[in-house]
Amino acid sequence: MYVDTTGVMAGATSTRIAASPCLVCPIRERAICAHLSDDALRNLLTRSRRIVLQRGETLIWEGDETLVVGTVRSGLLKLTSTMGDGREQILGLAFPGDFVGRPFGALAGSSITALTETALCLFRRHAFDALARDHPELQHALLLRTLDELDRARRWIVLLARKSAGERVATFLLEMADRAGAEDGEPIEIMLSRQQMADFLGLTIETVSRKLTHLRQARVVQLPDLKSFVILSRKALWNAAGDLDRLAA
Amino acid sequence: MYVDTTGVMAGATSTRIAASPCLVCPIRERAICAHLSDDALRNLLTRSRRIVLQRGETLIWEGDETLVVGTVRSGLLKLTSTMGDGREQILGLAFPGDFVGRPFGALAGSSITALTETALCLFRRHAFDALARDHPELQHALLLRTLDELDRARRWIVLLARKSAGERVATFLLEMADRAGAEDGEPIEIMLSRQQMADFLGLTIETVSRKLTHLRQARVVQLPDLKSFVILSRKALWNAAGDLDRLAA
DNA sequence: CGTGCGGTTGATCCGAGTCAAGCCAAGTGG
DNA sequence: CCACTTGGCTTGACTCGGATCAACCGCACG
Repeated sequence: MYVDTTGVMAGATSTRIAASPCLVCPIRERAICAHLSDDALRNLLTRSRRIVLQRGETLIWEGDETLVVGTVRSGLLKLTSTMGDGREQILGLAFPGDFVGRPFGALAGSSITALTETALCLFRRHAFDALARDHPELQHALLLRTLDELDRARRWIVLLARKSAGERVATFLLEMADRAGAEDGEPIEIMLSRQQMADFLGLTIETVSRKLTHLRQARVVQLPDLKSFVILSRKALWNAAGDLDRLAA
Repeated sequence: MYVDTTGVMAGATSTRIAASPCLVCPIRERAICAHLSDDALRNLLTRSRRIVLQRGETLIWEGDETLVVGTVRSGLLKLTSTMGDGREQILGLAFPGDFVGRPFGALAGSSITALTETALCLFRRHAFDALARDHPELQHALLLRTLDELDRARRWIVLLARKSAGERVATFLLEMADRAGAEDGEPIEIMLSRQQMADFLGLTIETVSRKLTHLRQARVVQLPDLKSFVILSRKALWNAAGDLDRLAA
């Protein structure tokens, strides 16, 4: 992990210079900063530092006190919980624009680890907490995100409690396609290894492999290489995901 | 469902009278109202109405627009999602003091139904949304609750993805014991039927029944009747729940 | 040219689901 | 008061889906 200090410390000297890294920020519009007042944004920026995690590096460990929170600028993180016997469950993924870390004091409920090289904009948690209390619009933005995350986690509960292995894999592919916003026929990158997919879906690596093979044999998807796929029939994939009823909606 | 209007409409006439139902509120200290300023509390109260749901009555349907949000005064609610084939998954329970409903516009991700006779303090969602925007402390309280709910949902993800049937049942009993705050040896009420436990744990009714029998035969718990249990060995129950490592913590 | 790693495929096993029967307590009606 | 029904729960026999164990493939890299 290295710290990218370009322009950050300059924040104290000039408002215009301070705001400049945000102006070129790749996720400026999607991040939690998007709806902040200029004042709040400057305030946040002067307390931020940008870092880059290498693949496999862990930002926060499950059970530790949360020292930092932040926004993902690029790359991909996983949120995981590990059971006593060592098996890990991926609780969620953090894409560019997502907020990570647990503000307001509770111990971290999950470890946060880079799956690819990942750039973040970090804030010390105490500073962020204080800033959130002073800036209702920041708190509001955080609340909206947290409510969405809760909805997403609950949808995952249904998947894990009630869906078969084949349905889980199909659902995963659809989610990746949604996130990527790709059309049918164009390749979509799977940023996870088979093991990580298994950890995400509550399955084993062998079952994931088999179910992918089945979808390929059924001509629902193509698998040009290990890290990408192409949807041949979105309808068939919805069907395989067990959500055909929701297709209407 | 009937509306209890005692003292509610009086709120418009006198501050002192308006606040009175809150003063005798059984969950005054635990509810979201607890940390509000007098001003915000009065404001909230004048926009509230108290209702009682009978067992089985549904407050909000999955997929509908959320018209009301509120606080549980007494009783027990379930949050559920139903799959295309009709099987339902319980996503969570709402105890007295808990906040229910999805503020800020998204469609309801789950149905909310009374498991026992349940009293609530309700607010029209739009009024609540507006009030939350004007009262940062209300929004802050809501954010803390939502963050806790998210942590809880993610722990449930681990349970559903990785725990065996026996571990799930043991974990459930421990959670009920925690919620009830009961000592070992004193009976704890199970407010759910076997079917509801199964819906909560992602199992079938038969499996729940068998695993409870095993715990009884192993002298870990007593089951004096269908709706209550007694913990004989908390340590053994932690062990059965697969969380023995966390006992140290 | 081996060696290691991630992935696939096959054979077998096991835990939880399914199907079916029976138990028990609480109605209900003759 | 007793026979009958009903609904929730338990128990047993069997099935099946996904885990486990093991062999193998293909590619990157020393």
